[in-house]
Amino acid sequence: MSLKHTLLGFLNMWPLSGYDLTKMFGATVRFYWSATHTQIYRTLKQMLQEGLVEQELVRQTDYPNKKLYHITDRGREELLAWLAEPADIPPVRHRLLVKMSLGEELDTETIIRLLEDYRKKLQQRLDLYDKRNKQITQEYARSERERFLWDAVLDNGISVYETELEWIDRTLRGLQRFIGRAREEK
Amino acid sequence: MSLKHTLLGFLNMWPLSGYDLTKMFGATVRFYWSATHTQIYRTLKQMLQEGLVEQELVRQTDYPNKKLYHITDRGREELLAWLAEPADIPPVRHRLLVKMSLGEELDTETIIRLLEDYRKKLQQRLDLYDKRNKQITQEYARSERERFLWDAVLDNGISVYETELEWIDRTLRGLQRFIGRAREEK
DNA sequence: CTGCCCATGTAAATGGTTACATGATTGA
DNA sequence: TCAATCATGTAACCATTTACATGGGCAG
Repeated sequence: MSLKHTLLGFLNMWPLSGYDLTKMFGATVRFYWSATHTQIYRTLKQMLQEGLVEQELVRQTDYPNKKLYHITDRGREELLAWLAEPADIPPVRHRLLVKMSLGEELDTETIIRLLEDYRKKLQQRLDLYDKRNKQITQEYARSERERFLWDAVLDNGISVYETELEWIDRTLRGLQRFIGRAREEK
Repeated sequence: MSLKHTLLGFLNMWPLSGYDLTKMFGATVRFYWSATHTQIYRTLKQMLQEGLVEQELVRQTDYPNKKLYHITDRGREELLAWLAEPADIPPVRHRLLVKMSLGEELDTETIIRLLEDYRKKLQQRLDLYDKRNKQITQEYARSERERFLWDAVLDNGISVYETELEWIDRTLRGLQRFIGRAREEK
């Protein structure tokens, strides 16, 4: 599992609470990994049992108390070992492509609607990436090399989504010639 | 879940066994959805209970008996309703990007190794896509439009992986200037 | 006689989503 | 007074992976 290692990676910079980590997954981290608070709390609990992190209870008066997690030496070891291992291509689970490949069951108009809807979502995603882009990577990076790496990560997302946008447009253009024709003769 | 609907999609063409479906997921279907035989058998069982498919036992002498699954009217209904629903952008779970974003913990040389390994895997994946490309889509498509849709699905995969290849090369070039430098001063 | 193809499955663990649940403080 | 933010979590379910398990036929 990578969620464990992603969490270790962040705890390796500063101690953080489950809530802090959840917020990070809502903001920047989701560019390469997604997780909900449920999952984060559960994973932190496991990691505590495995001795990868330690818990510090922080009492607060104006806000609810919180639990800060600190990475341990075991945790750092685990993190470094995992980081150096090669990574596989992520498994593909692309609902739109499933629908396209079964598209003989749909009108051309419906297929176009699916593509246009997906196009809108891609556009929204790209807007999100662009906005954060310059700010976060420039401000918080601890070195020139880290800034470069963070930019590269964003670059990956942007390039892939832009490629999909172009693919959508290409596919929409190609579909034009099927408009109006009935749902193919059997 | 889309596995259910993917299976319905194929059973909508011809009756198939769990084994047949597993083979398809090992060959073409994995271009947009991945699944193991464990999952396929279990999902078929559920679908049977939900009345989306029916089972036909086929006795064979030279080979083990098999169970052919036929789609029902309920199944066809479910499939069509699902197909017309808009699809979301798949959640991102990209291990290489996690590693890159935590890359401050690694030597530049190790990061380069990770990228080069990923590059090789991308190349292999692309070879796979290209080989099947012309054959399958041309031979089995039941209409010009279906052929177009299948090509579009492959086109999506190829474009995205080629984009990642270019991204890798760009990133490798950019990393050159960090080679040799120690793992940044704290 | 070794290993692959046919064909089915179960068990156990891990991973992920959705809904439920609480309760104080702060700002519009 | 309404909604959002802070901060924690549980319960139930759904999805996925890995390993275990069986056993005949066929080709090299």
